[in-house]
Amino acid sequence: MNYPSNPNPNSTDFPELFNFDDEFDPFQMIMDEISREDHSPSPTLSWTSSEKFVAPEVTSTLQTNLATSPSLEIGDKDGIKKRKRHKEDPIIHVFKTKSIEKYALDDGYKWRKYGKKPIRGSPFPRHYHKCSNPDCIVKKKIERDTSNPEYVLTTYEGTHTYSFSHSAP
DNA sequence: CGACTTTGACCGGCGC
DNA sequence: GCGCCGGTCAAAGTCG
Repeated sequence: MNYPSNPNPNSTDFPELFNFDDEFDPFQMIMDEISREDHSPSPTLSWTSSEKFVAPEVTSTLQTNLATSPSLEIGDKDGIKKRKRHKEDPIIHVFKTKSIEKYALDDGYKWRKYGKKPIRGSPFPRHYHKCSNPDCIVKKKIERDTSNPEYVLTTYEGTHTYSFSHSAP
C-alpha cells in the first residue's frame, strides 16, 4: 500500500497512485487514511511509507484524539484569550512531501501566510499559514526536513470546517 | 483596491 | 527572575 505525500490530487507532486474525481476531498481522505491506520507505539518516527510519516508525538496525540474525541473542539470557548492556548490538543497531521522548489504546496485550500521564523537547529526557516477562510481555523506549518532538504514537512493543525473546492473563487 | 506577503516586534511558555 | 525560543500580530509593501 502506498500513501500520498500531498493531499492535493491536482498537484504535480502528487503521486500517480491515486485517482480522484472532482467530488473527492483529498484532505479528508488523508484524515480517514490516518485514522484507519494501526499506528505502532514505536518511539521512533512512524513511517508508514516512503512518503508519509507521522511524528511520534503526533502519533500519540492523534491516537488519543481519534480514540477519545473524533471531533475535537479547537479554540476559545471563553472568547477571552486571544492568543493560542497550549493546553488545547488540536488534531495535528504531518505530511512529508518531496518538493525541491516549492514550499507551499497547493492542497486545494487557500492559505494566507502570517509568519516566518528561523528554527533553532535547522538551517531552514519555518513558514506559518492560516486558512484564508475566516470561518476556518486550520493552520499549517511548513518547514524543510533537515535530514532531507529536498523534502518539505507540512504540519496541519485542525480540520477544515468547509467543503473542499478545487477552484476556490 | 483588495488580498496577500514580508518582516520586525511582541507575547507567553519553559528551562535554568 | 531571566533569557531563549516558538508562535502570532500587524503595519507596510507588493501584486494582480
